[in-house]
Amino acid sequence: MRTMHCGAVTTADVGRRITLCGWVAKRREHGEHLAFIDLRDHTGIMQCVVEGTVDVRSEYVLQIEGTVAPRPEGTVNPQIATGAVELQDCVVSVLNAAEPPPFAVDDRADVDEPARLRHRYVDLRRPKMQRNLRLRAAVNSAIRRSMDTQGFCEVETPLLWAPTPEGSREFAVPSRLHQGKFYALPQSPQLAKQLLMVAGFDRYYQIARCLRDEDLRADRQFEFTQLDLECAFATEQEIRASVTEAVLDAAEAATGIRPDSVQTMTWKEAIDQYGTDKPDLRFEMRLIDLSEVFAGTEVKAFAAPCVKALRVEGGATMSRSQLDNLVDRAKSLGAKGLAWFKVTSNDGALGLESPLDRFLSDAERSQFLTTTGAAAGDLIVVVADEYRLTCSVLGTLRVDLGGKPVSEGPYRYVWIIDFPLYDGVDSDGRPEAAHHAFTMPHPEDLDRLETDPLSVRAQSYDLVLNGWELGSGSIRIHRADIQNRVFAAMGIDAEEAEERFGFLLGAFKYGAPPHGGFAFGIDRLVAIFAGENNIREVIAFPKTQSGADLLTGAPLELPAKQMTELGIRTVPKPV
RNA sequence: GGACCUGUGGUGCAGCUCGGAGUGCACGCCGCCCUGUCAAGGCGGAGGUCGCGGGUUCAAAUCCCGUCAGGUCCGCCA
Repeated sequence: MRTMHCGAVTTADVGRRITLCGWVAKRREHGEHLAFIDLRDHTGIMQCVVEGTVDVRSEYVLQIEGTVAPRPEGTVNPQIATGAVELQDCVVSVLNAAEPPPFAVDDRADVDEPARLRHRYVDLRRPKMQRNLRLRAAVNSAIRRSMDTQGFCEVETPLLWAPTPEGSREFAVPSRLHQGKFYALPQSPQLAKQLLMVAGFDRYYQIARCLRDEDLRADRQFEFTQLDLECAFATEQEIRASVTEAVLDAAEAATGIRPDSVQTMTWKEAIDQYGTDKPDLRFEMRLIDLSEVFAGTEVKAFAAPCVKALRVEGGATMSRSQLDNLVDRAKSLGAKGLAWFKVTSNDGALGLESPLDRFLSDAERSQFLTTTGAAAGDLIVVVADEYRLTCSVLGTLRVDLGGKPVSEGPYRYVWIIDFPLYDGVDSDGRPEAAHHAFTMPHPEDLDRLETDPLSVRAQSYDLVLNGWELGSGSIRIHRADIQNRVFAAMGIDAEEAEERFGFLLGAFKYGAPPHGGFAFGIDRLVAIFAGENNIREVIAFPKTQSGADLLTGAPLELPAKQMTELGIRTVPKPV
C-alpha cells in the first residue's frame, strides 16, 4: 500500500513519485486553493500539499500518492526531519475516517493518565510511546542476541504451574477438568529453570513473563518481564559476567553507549554507607557513623545501638515545616524520631542550631562536627536505633534529600554481592531466607550455619541501576546434605521439605549439576533507558495501582455458566 | 490495611483559604473567511451531573462528613 515511511523521505528522493500511509497529524487550510496535510506514521511527519480543498480531519487514516519536491525558498522547516521536502501533486485516499481523538496525539500534551489508559490505542500513537515501545523491542532483541551469542538456549516454561507456598502471593487459576483445584501463575520460572539444569540445558534463558499478586507501584506491575537465566557448571563470577554482558549489550542498543564498567560492592558496604541494598551511586552523601561519638551519651534520643547521620550540603535553609515533614517521613519509615542540626558559623567558629543542641556535651558537639565534616549552612540529620532500622531510614532519606529521578543520567550500575543468607527471623524466631531457600551459603561461612545462622553470607547477588533493583540471582544448593542443613536452620524438617518442594528435591536425586542463575526486570531497565520514572510508560497495556485495566474493565465478573463450569462460587466480602 | 495529593466542557488549567448566577484562560471541536503554512491566521459558535452521596446555610465548585476513581509512598513484593 505504501512505498515509503513518512519520516524517511529526504532530499535524495526529490522527483520520485511515492505513496505514503498514515494518520492526519494536522491540516492547515488556506481557502479553496491550497491546503497542507501533515501525515504521520511511526517514523515521522511528512507535509503533503494539496492544490484545492481537502475533506479530512485529525487522525483520519490516509493513503497519499505524490511527488517529492524541495520546499520553496523560505518555507523549509528545520524543526522536523523531513522539513526540507514536501509531497506535491497529491492524490489523497481516505482509508478510514476518524472521530476527533479524546486528547491530542502529540508529545506536548500532558494528559491525565486515566484518560490515556482508557484510550491506550490513541495514547500509544503518540511519538513518545512509539519510541518507548520500540526501544523496548530493541532491548529485547539485543538481549536475545547477547544470550544466543553467549551460547544460552531459550526454553519456554509453563504459565500454568503448581502453587508453591514460598515467596510472593500468586495468582490462582481454577481448573475446569479438576474442579476445586487450581494452577498458579508463576512468580518466576525459578523452579522450572532449576529442573532444566538437571535436564542438561546447561545455559538456559528466557524472556519470561512473571506474575505476582502484590500491590502495585511505580516500578511494579502484577505482570512484568524478566530476562531469566540459569547456568550449570558456572561460578558466581561467571554468571555475573554473563548477566553484565547482556545488560551492557542492552544498554548499548538502547543508548548507543556501552558502559565501561559495573562496580561491585558487598551488601555490608552498601547498607553501611548507603543504608540500602540498592544504592543510587549517582550522588555521594553517604551515611556517617556517629555511634562512637555518642557511645555513653547523656542525650536520651541518641542512646541506641547505632547512631548514624546524613550531611545535607546547604540544607540549613530548610524551613521549620520542611523539617517537620522530614521528621514525619522518618517516623513513617519506622524511626522513633529524627534529630536535625543546622550548622551555623559565628566568626568562623562552627556551631549548631537544633532543639537538641543544648543537651550535647562540648566534646560531643566538637566530635559531631569533625566526624560529619560539617560546613556552615549544612543540615545534619541523625537517626539512632537498631542498626538495620537506622540504616534503612537514613537510606530512604538520603534519596529523598539528594536523589534525582531514576531515569536521569548518568547510568551507575553496581553489583551487590555477599547478601546474608537469612534476613532476620520470623514471628516464631526461625531465620527467614533472604533470597530463597535454595540459595547456597558462602563456603567460608558454612560451619556457622547451625551456630550463628544470621551471620552466614549467601552466594547471592543483585544488580542495581540508579537506585532501582534490576534483578537478583544466586548460586543454588545442589547437594542434599547442605540443603537439609539450610532447611533445618529455618525449622523446616524433612517431611515439610518433601511436601513443599518434593518435585524439585526428587529431581535433584538424579544428577543435579552445580548451578546458579539470575533474573532481571526488563520493564525497569527499559524505563530507565527511556527516561521514564514509571514502568507503565514502557508497557503497552498497564494496570492502575488498584490492578484495574481501564481499557477493558478487567477484572470482571464471569457469566454464571462459566462459574458453574469452573466449580467456583463467590461469597460476600466479610465485613 | 494505612498516610498524603488530585478530581471543574473533549484536553490542560485558574476559581476553593474569605460561600453569592457555571466566572475565566489556553488548546481542541463546529461554521464562515483566507494561495505557502507548519503549535498557521481572522471572525463567529457549540459544548458543564464542578467525580458521586449526604450535611451545614437564605445560598455550596468553594465549608463539613462519607464514598468512588487516579497517583505517590508505607506495609507487602522469597
